[in-house]
Amino acid sequence: MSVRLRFAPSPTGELHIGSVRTILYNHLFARQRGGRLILRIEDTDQERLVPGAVDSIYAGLHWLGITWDEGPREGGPHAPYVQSERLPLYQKHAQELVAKGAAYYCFCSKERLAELRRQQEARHELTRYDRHCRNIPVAEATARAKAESHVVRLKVPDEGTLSIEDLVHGHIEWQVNTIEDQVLLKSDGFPTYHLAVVVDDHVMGITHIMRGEEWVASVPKHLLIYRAFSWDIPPMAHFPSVLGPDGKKLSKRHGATAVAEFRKDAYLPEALINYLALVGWAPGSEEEIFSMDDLTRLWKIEQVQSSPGKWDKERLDFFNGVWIRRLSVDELVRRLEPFVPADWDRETLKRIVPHIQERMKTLKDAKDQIAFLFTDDITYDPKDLVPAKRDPAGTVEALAKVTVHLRYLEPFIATRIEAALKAVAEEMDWKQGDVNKPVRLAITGRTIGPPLYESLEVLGRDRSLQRIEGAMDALGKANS
RNA sequence: GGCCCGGUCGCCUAGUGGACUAGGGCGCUUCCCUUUCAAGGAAGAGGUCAGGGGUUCGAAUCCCCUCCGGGCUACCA
Repeated sequence: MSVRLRFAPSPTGELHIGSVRTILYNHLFARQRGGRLILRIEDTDQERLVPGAVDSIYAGLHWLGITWDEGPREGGPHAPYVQSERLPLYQKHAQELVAKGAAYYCFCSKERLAELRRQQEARHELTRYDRHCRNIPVAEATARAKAESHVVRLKVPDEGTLSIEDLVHGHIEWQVNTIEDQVLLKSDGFPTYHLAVVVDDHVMGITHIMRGEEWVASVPKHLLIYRAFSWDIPPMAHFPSVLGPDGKKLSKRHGATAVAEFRKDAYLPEALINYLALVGWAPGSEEEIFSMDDLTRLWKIEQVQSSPGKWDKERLDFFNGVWIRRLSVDELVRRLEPFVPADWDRETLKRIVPHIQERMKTLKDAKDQIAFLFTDDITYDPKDLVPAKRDPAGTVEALAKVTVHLRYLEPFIATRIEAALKAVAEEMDWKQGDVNKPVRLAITGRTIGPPLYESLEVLGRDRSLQRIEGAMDALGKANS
């Protein structure tokens, strides 16, 4: 039988980078076994819904190259894939649980619950539901439930132990008496997470449950529900969290956390996937540059770490650089599109890109490095034209020689330009760097940038000469 | 507080009783290359494997205790 996995985000905001890692692992597991992947929207908390969240989940996942087979917009044999559209299913199952004696109606008001909690806290007791409604006779409770506001609660047995063999953590065990009579169906008729996951995972034929570690604590409640329905319990894997650099929950304080932000910040999806896969998993070999296909082939759930990892932006940046360098020039130009002004000439862009490819950490870095080709507004302090231990007059002389050599150079290409500037250095008896420094500043307005000779070539003879002469003027004035 | 999960260089990690004088990558330092910056190459610093007890001829690897960190403890997911 082929595997069926699901990822089940809540539409409560932007897609978090930590959830992406979980989704990635689900994806890899399903894909490497030729299984099916299901996207299910868990929107059972009506108060936390954020408009547009589903759109951003779709956008983020598509951008990352994560694919799935069944979902709200794709449809599938178990539609609908949005929990708020499946309410009758959960209500029916809640009633069944009551009928089986595995759950009960509870009529306690929120006020009573709050007061109960307050008293328990005052007495330093465990704060949990006191089972006040647990022993109302079923007939009476059923009758009241028709007219009164109520919830359905799980009837947790008094004793016993529950356990799973987690795919990443191994054996985990709980004493049943540490578990609360959890609400399963809320008074608004919506299920809580606990009821909804169990019902949907079963009904949708999910064969492996893989989710974040924050869910382990609720596993025993789920186990009780499975047991009450006599359903098979799928194997589970709980992936460790991705924490902030300080060991706390990864949040906005630590920088970007939403997939959309990384896209906006000019990261490559390949890099993000590669980096993320390696937080919590390692292949055991010394390779670490992996595409989605590589990962699908190599990733093994047995190798997933059980300890949490920390977010390391420096390392992400490194992977981003690696993936930028792997792109073809044409592809790089395409990826640069959103990060470069629309009116910049694409032919020029294409000519300079090979020379900045290995100088970028993110796609955003390109713009500043090559702006000099697309504007004639170059500014700098003329004093900076003069190399260390040289003087303004000498610098003017050197620049003059440069203009002489470049004026009739044919063809005006990098190799010839290089020879010309070398000749100048020789004539001046200067280090090459001393000749190149003022030229670079003159034509780019910056002290660092793409290789000089190629920069001059792409800039073209006329604009190059103009700028160098401009520099000579500026120096002359500053000097007189 | 209770219940769970975890703890190998600053960070990601390899390691599953002997090849470990604990390996790789990021970051850092130095050097080489060199027209700047990168990229690339080379070298280096950095770890009492959280601490303490065991078990064993032998432990990062198995057991116990302690400490530290994280998650959960809602009519949130």
